[in-house]
Amino acid sequence: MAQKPGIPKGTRDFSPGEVAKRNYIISVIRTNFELFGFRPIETPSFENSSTLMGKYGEEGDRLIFKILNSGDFLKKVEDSLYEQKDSMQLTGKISEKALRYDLTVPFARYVVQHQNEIDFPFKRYQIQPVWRADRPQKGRFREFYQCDADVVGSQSLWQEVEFVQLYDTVFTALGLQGVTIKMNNRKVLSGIAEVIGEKDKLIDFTVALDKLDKIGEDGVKKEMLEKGISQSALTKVQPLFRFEGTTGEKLDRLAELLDTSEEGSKGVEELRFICNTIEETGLQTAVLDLDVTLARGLNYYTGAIFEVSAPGVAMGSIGGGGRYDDLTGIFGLKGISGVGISFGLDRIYLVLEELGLFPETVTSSSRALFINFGEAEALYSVRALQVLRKEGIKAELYPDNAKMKKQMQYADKRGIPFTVLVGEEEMSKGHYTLKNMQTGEQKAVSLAELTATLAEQI
RNA sequence: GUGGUUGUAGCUCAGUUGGUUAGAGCGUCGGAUUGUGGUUCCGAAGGUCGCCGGUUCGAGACCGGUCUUCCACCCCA
Repeated sequence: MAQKPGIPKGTRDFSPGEVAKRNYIISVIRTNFELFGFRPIETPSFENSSTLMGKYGEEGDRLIFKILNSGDFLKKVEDSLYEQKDSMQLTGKISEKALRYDLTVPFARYVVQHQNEIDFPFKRYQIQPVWRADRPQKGRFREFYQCDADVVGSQSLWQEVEFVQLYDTVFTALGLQGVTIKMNNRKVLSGIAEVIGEKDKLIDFTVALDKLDKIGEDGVKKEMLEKGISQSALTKVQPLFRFEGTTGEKLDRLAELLDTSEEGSKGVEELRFICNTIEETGLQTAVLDLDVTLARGLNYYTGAIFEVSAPGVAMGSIGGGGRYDDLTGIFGLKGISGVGISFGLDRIYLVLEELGLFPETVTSSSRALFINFGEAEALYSVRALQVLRKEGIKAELYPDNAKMKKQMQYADKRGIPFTVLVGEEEMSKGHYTLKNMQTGEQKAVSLAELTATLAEQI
């Protein structure tokens, strides 16, 4: 019995038109990564579980796709453990590999393993799919692409400046104007938690603070109280709930608030340097926005935190990143600081689609279709095709001597701009009838003229 | 992982309080039209009504389960 085919939820097929658009985005990102001095690497789609587990917090562990061991994996499990039905415990016994959850942790693993071949600072980019066992929503998939650029081996804040410029350059090149690059600093968040006397509740505090624009001031306060943060602490953070003004004003007020925190003050200075430098150099179309409530990002960030959102589209972030001082430390290489950013290919696609920003020219159909009138005519056409293809012109012959209507429709539907008609008359005169499918106009041309016309850019 | 929502032709969707043979538009295929596509006209094909079970004389419709879709939370690109 034939089974109805399907694909797992949260995954997608990509048809030729979609692949052309995805490739367009990827090529813009890749071109600019290289323009900024990054070089590509690739890592396996699955890693040892021990490499990934525990690096993304409790929630992250749950969302990692585990790969079942091969063979009779239950044989090795002790009866007592099996009967406990403790999934966490059991998982470790029956699964030793897992699908890549992001590109940053595998990169840290790569750096540690290849430390002797790498010249620091090492700038790499990586464009590969990642997998998350999440529940799908709009713009949220279980298989999606990340495009990452990271630098390891330099603590210089000039890298942060470069990454802001890189975001600006890529989104400008994609025609997506006015993206907001939100920036914050983990040291500032730590400093705030410190000065309000809730240092041990940093994560709860920042997660709640991050929801300000979503659930409002009262919602945030409610959540903080629920998490055991004191009323007096809330009073101290009150200024953050209405934190407006110019970037300079924000920085000054932040500096004042964090005056007694060494770490917090350092964070403010870092932010000040980046903001001032960007102010100096300017951005093409993006807007850099200092946002003290930005707390997202993985729990390995230690300095700058970035998040990019598209203008006027209901979509989660289309990019994110930050500085992580000791990511390689967990794999045994201390003292290497890294910073990087990520572009969410699939969400950028949805945004460009929604805003109609894909250029007309991305679809990759042929320039011309030769109509097939029979064997002798087809041979004549194939000779011309050889010439055209040598010139790099995409062209094809309709494979069957089908009715002309069918052949013309085929060209029309695929958006092929020209058809070439070769029948007895053309063959005897040694020329070609070239038809422009858009205007309907057609004329007899020589092979040289045919080549020249088809080579012209639209 | 929690709560809700959706599923009928390739696509978008109708389908009355449960009642004969489940419809439309678009698309596909054929013809009008054997060297001219888009427009028009005529005709045809295409469905285990997501899947499994239950209630009923009778289920596309009601009930349970399951999968899927989308949404909110959680979290994130």
